[in-house]
Amino acid sequence: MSRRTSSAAHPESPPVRPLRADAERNRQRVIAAAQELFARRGLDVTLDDIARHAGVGVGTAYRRFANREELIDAVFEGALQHLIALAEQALAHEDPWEGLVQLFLATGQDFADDRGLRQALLESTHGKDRAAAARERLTPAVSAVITRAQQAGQLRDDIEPSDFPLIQLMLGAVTQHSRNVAPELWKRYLTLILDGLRRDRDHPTPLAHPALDQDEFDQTMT
Amino acid sequence: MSRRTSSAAHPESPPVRPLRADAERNRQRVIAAAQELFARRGLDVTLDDIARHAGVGVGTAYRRFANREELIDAVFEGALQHLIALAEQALAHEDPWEGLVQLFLATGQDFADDRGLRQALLESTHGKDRAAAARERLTPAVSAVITRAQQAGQLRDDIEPSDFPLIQLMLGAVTQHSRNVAPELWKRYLTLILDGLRRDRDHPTPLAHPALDQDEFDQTMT
DNA sequence: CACCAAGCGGAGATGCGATCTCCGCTTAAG
DNA sequence: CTTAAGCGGAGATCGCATCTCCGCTTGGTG
Repeated sequence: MSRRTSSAAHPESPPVRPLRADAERNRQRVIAAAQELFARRGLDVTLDDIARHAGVGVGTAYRRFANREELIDAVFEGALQHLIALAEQALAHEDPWEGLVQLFLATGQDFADDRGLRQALLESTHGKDRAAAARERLTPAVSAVITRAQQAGQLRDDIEPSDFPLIQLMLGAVTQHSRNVAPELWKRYLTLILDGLRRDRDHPTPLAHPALDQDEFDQTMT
Repeated sequence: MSRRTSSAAHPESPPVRPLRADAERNRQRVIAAAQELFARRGLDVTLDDIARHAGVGVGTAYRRFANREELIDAVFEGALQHLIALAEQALAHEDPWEGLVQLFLATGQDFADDRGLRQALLESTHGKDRAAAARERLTPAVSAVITRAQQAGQLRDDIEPSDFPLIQLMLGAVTQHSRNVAPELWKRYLTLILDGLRRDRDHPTPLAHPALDQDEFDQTMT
């Protein structure tokens, strides 16, 4: 966690004056509250909500973060770094295919745990620029994992790096709908997709999650 | 209330009710405009928009359709019947696997062509009841197609009927994001998923659509 | 053709919910 | 103790969708 976002970001303060202790404390509270609410309810939560959750007045929230964008940036830098670390770990895995599987699983889990992250990175609605910048930082490591699995003859050759985020997008759609009923259902479909991604296979891989039963299904789809 | 929609199971049968000629004409215009706007821009379009598109006053729209629900029902009955017909055609296909593939393709195309249909049937946001009722009418035929493909030893056994709509949901997510750039991209991922669904396969099936190039990718994901 | 109720248009009333400001009060810091 | 930084949160403002109301138009009938 960084202290002040950056030195050259505020229009109202040429010299960077340190915040008063209580002010800095409140600032952190707001970020923490935003993190939690973004994760649980998405990027559309109101600043009023975040402020209330943080236990500060609305005015305080608006004083520190002129707009919602600043707040989102402050919150998601950490999540982005985590994703990058995951890709590098995947690349370090001894087996290329298993590394790819790990990457799908770990990334999918991050997205499953954080609705705001899904929106920021996978959905177009909230800020094109941030998503583009984030993906630019992620692409190299992800591409390397994919290429390595192809060179090992384990991943089909007609897959490209751009397929990775689109597959995550598909899984995110499942997560989004089943989150309250079967939060790990996305793993079922990931297994299916992985069986499609494998270059050769004679038997289906056991699915990672059972199908929804009637009740779960109704709750998920309605 | 005693209009035609209430007891009408058939959209084509006006059960004797005096509606002045110009009124009936306007009613049809509103339905046509709604169909087009729902398909293109989703179920959230305002009734004002629909009225303007239909070339009638807002008052006229509200006079015929007390609420948006009535209008949606009037518009989607036809689409639903088409989906049911598709499932029955799939069941009539001589090869069970090919029948299933056809069902995925044809249904996916309907969804790709109609954003409103995706929202009404796949997303929870707009009216649980309609979606549930629609799925109830669809399930029997879809289940039959799936079961038949499994009995023929072509579809893996651990798939269940509830997987069908969830796979369509995933494809719908791709469609939603790529619609302006590569409207058929969803077929790429359908091929992948089908390769995962097949019971046995030694070689990957050629993908139905090329991966996005850099420009297309940027436009899709941002 | 004459008549009139059915129908029409669309401005605007209503409601809702988010954003952001303002100012009197509180408190950290020197 | 002094004082300016900071606080809270009511409420002003804005935007936007829903739905109504009423004076005018028109189809259908005798």
